[in-house]
Amino acid sequence: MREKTNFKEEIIVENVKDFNLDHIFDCGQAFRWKKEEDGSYSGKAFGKAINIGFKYDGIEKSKGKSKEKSSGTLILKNSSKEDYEKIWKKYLDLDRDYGKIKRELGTKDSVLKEAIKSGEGIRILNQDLWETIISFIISQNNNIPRIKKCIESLACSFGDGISLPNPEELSILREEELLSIKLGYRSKYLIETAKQVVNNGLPKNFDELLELNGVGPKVANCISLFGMHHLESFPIDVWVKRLMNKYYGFDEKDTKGMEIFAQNTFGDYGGIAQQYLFYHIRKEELSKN
DNA sequence: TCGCAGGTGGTCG
DNA sequence: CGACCACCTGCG
Repeated sequence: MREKTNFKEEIIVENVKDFNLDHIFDCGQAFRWKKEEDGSYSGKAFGKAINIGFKYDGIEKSKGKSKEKSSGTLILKNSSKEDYEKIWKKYLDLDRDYGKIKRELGTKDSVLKEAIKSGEGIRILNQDLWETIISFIISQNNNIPRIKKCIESLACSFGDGISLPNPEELSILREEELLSIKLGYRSKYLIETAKQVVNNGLPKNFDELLELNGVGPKVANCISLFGMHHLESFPIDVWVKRLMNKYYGFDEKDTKGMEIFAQNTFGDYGGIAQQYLFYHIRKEELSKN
């Protein structure tokens, strides 16, 4: 990986491996990124708004041949060198060797091996914990376009437009105010959770996550994985239930069995395995329509 | 019209 | 415990 600054507000990072913007931003881990016509993504995190582009080196990674080795160039627009070092490098998890992780996971399970080919450029983002908590409380029993709308409304109406309202700001809102931006029954979860964080501080582990109002096992696992970077966390949602049934023969209600299976099969990288599998099954099912 | 969308909390046996 | 079920909202 080699970094240079083109001009003041554009950062170039060369020789980035195991990286694909669609895989990263369309695997359901983040809700604040929008794909532009040129294939780049514009989004917000840590109080900043930037645009991220990525170009594979040479010919587009063509069929078969050394796909895993394909590297490319990352272009960050509207980011300073300092922000890159301080925020985005870590946010994009650029210091982690995903090639190694993929090789390790691929040997453990043949289904996963196939899934890794579908989403070979996935990375687990290092997102802000508070924003992740809010985002995944909103995500429950909801669909992605509306989740995105809800989060943007929250940032625009009660935050500064980029950041979401902080725990103090959110805790003093009234339920009707959140209902007015169509957060529905999750409104009271958010306010209650904000109060809990104001009183007790941010949660530090899985059990403390479960204490939060509106946070059950699925959402807690998402926050643990995406907001705390606990890579062993294995969120079991409807898609994972579906694939666990389809590929591994689990009863869709047997979440306990799935949990144990994931732990034994994928171990410390359960969360990364989940993302490959999730991306894979979703791509399969969505391509049918 | 009604079920569903990356579930959770409450209630009941 | 585990099985139900209501729940905001918007879309097909």
